[in-house]
Order: sequence, then C-alpha cells, then structure tokens
Amino acid sequence: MLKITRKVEYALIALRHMQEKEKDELTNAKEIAEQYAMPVELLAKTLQHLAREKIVEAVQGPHGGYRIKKCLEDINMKDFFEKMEGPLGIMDCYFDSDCTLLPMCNIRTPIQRINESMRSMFENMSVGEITQ
Amino acid sequence: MLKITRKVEYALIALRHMQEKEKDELTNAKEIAEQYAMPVELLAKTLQHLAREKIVEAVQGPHGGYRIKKCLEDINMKDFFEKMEGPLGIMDCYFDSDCTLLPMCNIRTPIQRINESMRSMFENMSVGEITQ
DNA sequence: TTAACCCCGATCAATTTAATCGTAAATAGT
DNA sequence: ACTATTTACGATTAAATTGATCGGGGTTAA
Ligand code: FES
Ligand code: FES
Repeated sequence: MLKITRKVEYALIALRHMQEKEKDELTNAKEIAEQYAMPVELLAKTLQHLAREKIVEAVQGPHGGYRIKKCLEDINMKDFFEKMEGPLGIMDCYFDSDCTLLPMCNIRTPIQRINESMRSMFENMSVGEITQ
Repeated sequence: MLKITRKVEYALIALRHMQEKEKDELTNAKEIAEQYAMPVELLAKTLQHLAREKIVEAVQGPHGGYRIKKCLEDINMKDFFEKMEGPLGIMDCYFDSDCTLLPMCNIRTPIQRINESMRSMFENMSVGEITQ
C-alpha cells in the first residue's frame, strides 16, 4: 500500500547517477544497471521512457547513451510520477468516472481531500531536490 | 502506485456509516455490505480487524454487531494505516534492514525524506476528520 | 436448541508489477 | 559495406500483491 514502483525507483537512481557526471557526458544503460544491480532490460525501458518524456536525451549507436536534458529542478514529483506511472491518486475513482465502483460511497469528499493533499505534497517537491 | 487498499477503504466507509448512528447503536456486517455493495466476507474480516485493534467493539449473538469504541478524532491516519496494513513507507527498504535490495542505492537519504513527509502528512490527519 | 450473529485461518482468483524476450533501427569504427 | 555496440519497443512470461471465497469454529438472545 502506498508504495512507489521499481520503475520510478530505477528512474530516480539513474537520474541521480547521470547528474553526478559532467553535463553532456553520456551514460549507457548497462553501466547503470551493473552499478546498482538492476535488470538491464527493465532499466533500459525506463530510460527510454524518460527519453520519450524529454527528461533525458538518447544518443544511439556505439558510445551512445543518455544524458539529462531537462533541468530537474523544473520538474515536480507529482508530474514526474504521472509521466512515469499515470494518474496519481490513492483511489482509482479519483479520476475516471467518479467512483463508479461504490455507487453509494460515503467517503468521497474526504478521499478527494486526501488526494489533493498528496498531490500537492508531491507538487512542492522537485525531482532535482531528490537527485540533488 | 501509491494506492490504498480495499480493506482500508471498506474500513473507512464502515466507520463513517457507524458514526452516523446513535452512540451505542449496533450495526452488523451484512447491513453495511449490502448498502455499499461490498463482499460481506471481506468486510466482515475488516470489521474483525478493527475490533482486534479496539477501534470498534463487537457484540456477538443475534442482534449483535459492531459499534465505534475509540474516539476517531484520537486516531491519526498514519497509525490507522499501519494498524490495517503494516508499516507505511513508499519503499520497503524504509523499514527492514536498510535498503538491502540495492546495496549501492544513491537515493537513500532523499527517499527517507519523502517517507517522512508522507508519514507526517498522514499523522496530521485524524480518522474522525475523514469519517466526519 | 436453533437462528443470527461474530471469529479466524486457509485457500483460490484477479490484478498489478517486475522481468525477460525477440526483433528492429541507428551509428561509430574499420 | 560490415560488424559491434548501442537505443527502441511491443509482446510475453513470472512473481508479488491484493481481493474474494470457503469452511470450520464460537457466542448468545429468543
Ligand atoms: S468510491 Fe470514490 S471515494 Fe469512495
Ligand atoms: S534501496 Fe532504499 S532508498 Fe534506495
């Protein structure tokens, strides 16, 4: 309950790893995967996802790799989570079709409040802050 | 990602339902399950769990049922979540054996910060606030 | 003594998450 | 041009978590 996924974890670790390098220096998936004992393929996919989101830039071919593209201070964690995993809410009903599951639900309003608190907490936190 | 479980949802709905009744009035599992279209057995289990935690009181036998026991304003959501689902953290490594999974993890400290934020957010929120 | 409740562990099913696989496509070095 | 190294990406399989059901108990009012 209330856990983040491996994909997000791998993404953050990779970003931090890249951030510790020179600007423009490339890092390939294998290097990161080895260093942090992650399954290469899954990390690769994660990096590809980050590239699609324009957070990192990919360079193909031998000696290729990834480098950070966007300023990480400018991305907040809520957006980051949503880019990586889709809508952020403690219950699915927060989004699609207003609580269809429990038609008589009596905790709708308070649940929305919790959702807002959580979202705004992550909104006030930048990715850069996490990866330093 | 970052979702609460049905068990917690059912518990909150049940508590709110009970709170709308007279103090000391009993509600049985069947009544709640029917009203909110929940599987009786799962809700029953949830109520039993609440009883074990002394949040509600169970009365056995015919015309038995449950009633709220503890003042809900006095339980914070962090404790409530932990009573219902165990340790609360966005990553397992927050608890048992410091991040054994990724020995070289480079985001330990920031992850702890996020955990603390989340925990304190839920600590400053009472169950009563949610169930009104 | 029976019917209407609660109690609880064990099991099974469904969903979600994690990991792997297979096949491109790009490109630097030769 | 060929080859080795790298990213790209959908499809599939495996594992873990969550949700639901089952089967056997207790308790007690009527
Ligand atoms: S079903 Fe959406 S808050 Fe209850
Ligand atoms: S493994 Fe615990 S924060 Fe990274």
